[in-house]
Amino acid sequence: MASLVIIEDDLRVRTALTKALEQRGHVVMQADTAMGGLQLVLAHKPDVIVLDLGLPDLDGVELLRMLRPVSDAVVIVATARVSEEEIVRTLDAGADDYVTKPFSPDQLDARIRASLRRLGGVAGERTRDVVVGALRINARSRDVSLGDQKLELSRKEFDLLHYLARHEGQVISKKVLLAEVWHQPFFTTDKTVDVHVSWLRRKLGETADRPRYIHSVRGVGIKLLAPVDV
Amino acid sequence: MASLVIIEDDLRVRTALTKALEQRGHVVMQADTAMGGLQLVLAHKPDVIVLDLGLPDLDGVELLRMLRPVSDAVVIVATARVSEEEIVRTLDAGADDYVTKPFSPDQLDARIRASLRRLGGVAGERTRDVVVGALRINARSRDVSLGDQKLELSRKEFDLLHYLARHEGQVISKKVLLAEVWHQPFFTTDKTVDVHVSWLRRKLGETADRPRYIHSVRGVGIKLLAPVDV
DNA sequence: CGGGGTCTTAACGGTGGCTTAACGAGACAT
DNA sequence: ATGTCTCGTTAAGCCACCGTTAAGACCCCG
Repeated sequence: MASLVIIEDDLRVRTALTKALEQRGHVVMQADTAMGGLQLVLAHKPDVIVLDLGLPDLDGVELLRMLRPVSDAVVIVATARVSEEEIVRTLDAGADDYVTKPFSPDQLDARIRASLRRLGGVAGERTRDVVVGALRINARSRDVSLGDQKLELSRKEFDLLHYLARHEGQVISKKVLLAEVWHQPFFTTDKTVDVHVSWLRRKLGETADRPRYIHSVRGVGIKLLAPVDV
Repeated sequence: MASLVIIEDDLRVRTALTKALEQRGHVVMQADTAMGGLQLVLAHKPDVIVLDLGLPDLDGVELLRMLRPVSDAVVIVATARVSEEEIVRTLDAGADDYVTKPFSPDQLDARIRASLRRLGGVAGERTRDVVVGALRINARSRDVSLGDQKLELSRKEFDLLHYLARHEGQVISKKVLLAEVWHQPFFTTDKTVDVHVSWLRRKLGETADRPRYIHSVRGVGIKLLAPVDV
């Protein structure tokens, strides 16, 4: 059982989904526009958002970007668009799952339950603030400060740092990073991680041969640590 | 009773398996993609993973390689592929068991229970911290300290020491070490082990003729012990 | 439709780690 | 005593991995 918001402009699809999901024990709220959906989400803080792309007033990806900072909900994108590129862009924008129409209510329900279970043990993980040494990461506003200095990080840089910080001290393999941060372990290479790490280190004011926060463990992965020195 | 993750893209197979295994008292989580499966595993650290090959987003063997360093779960591969070569490749990549479809839920359950028995209730082998004498090994951060001194170990050195430490007091043959630490019992030679042991001893501050932690047992293998002297 | 920002990929240099080879020393059997 | 086998250690070469810069593609904004 979960509370969810469906944002979908096609009336027939919307009511059919609503009915099917209610039958399965969920509490369902509906919106037929992006703005209406946003209001519902803000007002009710649902567990799950089922989002159609191709809304009349706003691109779904746009809405995703607006949603992400204000909601911790699992976002499942349901759409007819099937291009590989589109899927990547959408997942990259923060969607948790992607279903292509047509799909059965059963499948959607399964994905909803899977998503919830996924978050079950670690609720709020995505919006958790983390402090490591002088490094302070605010997940909702997505800003980072080192000591009293604000850092300007790009999206991937932030996500990467945030993930490492949430697993402080643990060595994380690049494969896992690609899966967890990039959501795409297959068509991207480990090199991508290296480059972002390099940029992060520069912004953190450290170098690879004198690491303070970001430590490479050769052949294994990366870990983030509070610096031992002052 | 065990907690398990099923990674299988065919909805019908997946739900059937889930239902059957839940009836037998297991806690089952489902994923239909490699990515989703990885997330589930990371979040919930299940005891067993049932893995279908031929997933849509990533080859099962690839996923296995990603899974192995982050999870101690028993991996049971369930697939329609039957080629001898495929089986070898899969087991070699870290799978614990291999079932070919079609199979009955009873058979799968039996294998799950067998695997768990094999594991002997020793949870978290691969990510377990170990202390032997003054030697402290942190598996997740891959740090090793001897007394109050940090040791800088390479990957193989760490893996070797960690394995020996997890089997403190047991004599381990080089063949077993090559299989368990090197994952390649055939194309590497025992000599390789000798060399790594030698390096380890140097870093541990001991020599072969005055061993403190690492003891060779001629013709049999290696064992690690807490030193008897001060 | 340009211009800034961001991400990915390619290229290159450097080096660290792994394996193999070689040599020596004991241990064990004959 | 002698040859064989195992083990310890060092040195050498090769390969994989890492760090970094630059270039190109893409997106996003006015």
